[in-house]
Order: sequence, then C-alpha cells, then structure tokens
Amino acid sequence: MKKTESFLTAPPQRAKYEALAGILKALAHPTRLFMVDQLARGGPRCVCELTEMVGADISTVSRHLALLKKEGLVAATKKGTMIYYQLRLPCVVNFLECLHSVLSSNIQDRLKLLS
Amino acid sequence: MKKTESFLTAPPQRAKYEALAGILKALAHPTRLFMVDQLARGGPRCVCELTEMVGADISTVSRHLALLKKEGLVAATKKGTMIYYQLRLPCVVNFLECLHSVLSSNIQDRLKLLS
DNA sequence: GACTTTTTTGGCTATTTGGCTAAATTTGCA
DNA sequence: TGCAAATTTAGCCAAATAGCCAAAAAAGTC
Repeated sequence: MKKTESFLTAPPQRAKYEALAGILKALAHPTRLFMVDQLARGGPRCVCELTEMVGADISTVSRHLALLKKEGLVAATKKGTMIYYQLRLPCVVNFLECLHSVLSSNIQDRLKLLS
Repeated sequence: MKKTESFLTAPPQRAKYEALAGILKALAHPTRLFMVDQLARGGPRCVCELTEMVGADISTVSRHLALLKKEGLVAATKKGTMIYYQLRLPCVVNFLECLHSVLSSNIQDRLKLLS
C-alpha cells in the first residue's frame, strides 16, 4: 500500500516552493527590503550610494546586493569602477503595497482589540 | 556638524522596514509558503489536515502556523478540539503570482545564457 | 608599472532558525 | 471525574544567517 504523498516527499513540487521561498528570503531582511524600495523609487544606484543610504559597512551591503542578484531581483551594470544595481521586475512594487496592507491591517486589528 | 542620516540610524523608518520584513520572513519558508498557497486555493484547513499535506511533525506545523498568525497572514478559528486556519488577506495571492514571474524570468534568463 | 577608488571575498563570531521528542494544554464526551 | 484527540509549548541540537575587519580584485589615471 502506497503511503499518502506529502509536500515533503514530492520532490518536484517541493523544489518549486523552495525556489519561491528563496526569492522571498532575499526580500525578507530590513536592509535588503529598504534597498529594493529605494531602487523602486529612485532608479539605479551604485553600491557606494546604497551604502551611504543604509549606513552599514560596505562589505555588508555588497553581500546583501549579491543575494538580491542571485535571486534575480536586481541586475548589476558596470560603469567605470562603480557598479549600479537596478530593480529587475516591476511587480515587486505592487508586492510592497500588499505588504503594507498586511501591516496596516494588523495594526487596525490590534486597535480594535483595545476598544 | 550633523552626520548624514541613514537607514540604520533613523529608528522610525527602520522600524517600518523591520515590520515589513517580518511579514516576508514568515512567508519565506518552503513549508509555510506551501501552506499559504494551499489555504489560498482550498480555503480553511485544520492543523491535522495541513500536517498530513505537509508530511512533517505536527509540532513543527503548529509552530509554522503560529508564526504566520503572529505576522497577520492567517487567522485561526476553533471548532471543537480542532483549529482551522484561513488566509487573512487576499492580496497575498497576487503576491504569489509576482513571485512566480520572478522565478520564470530567472529561468528564461539562464536559458538565454546557453544559446 | 604604481597608485587610487570601488567592490567583492575570506575568515571569524554571535545570533537566529528549524526540526525533533516529550510534556503540557485545551476541548469534548462518557 | 477521567479518558481521548487535537494542538501548543519547552528544551535541545544542528545548520543557516548577518555582521565586521582585513585582504583581494577590478578598473581608471598618472
């Protein structure tokens, strides 16, 4: 008798969700999310500009950007010794809006609990 | 002389991105993403049903659900000894679609590199 | 080639996360 | 009350993540 197929034992389906989760993981960090948001609003920025905006060590910022790039969220372009990063897919912006709506809905619900 | 304000030194802005990243973090795990997707497609499910679908230990599934709930992505309803979880905000579905588009765009780009 | 600027990488430590087992809760029912 | 089923919580360990400093690469200029 065959045991019931589950998410964890179905490799192709599982691989799909692992890939999707990988993309989300790249976004799921305050600094990276901030940078993505900046790129969405202000267009391409070089590492040094982003470093200035973030206020962390440049090596840290570089690592964050490498991860975003690895997951296909940003693309890099060389200009002299500088490297400009830009957002790769526009839908990420709506994404952020939905996120905002989750957040404000959470806050509203918590407000309701008080009254 | 005032030093330039940065993301990391501007508490209110930073707190906002930390909150948003928290929501993303809750989604950024294969099992949790799978469960959210199941809830989006098939409506409310109890912990035991989700446990069956996922194929992990029920305590693990319970923890995942607790995190999703904490971040406001799902809501729980008691029915007898069972607890049904449901998706709280519809926009998360579009969210998943965008994610898919990032993924397929990544794959297409990798294909192009071969030709 | 030597020197400068920008970015990435290696190495290390501290923290967080994810999973399991086992124990505790909660709810329903005899 | 006492037992069974569903769910959550606690405790523990292994693996992944994030940060910094220092060193290496990459590109431009003299």
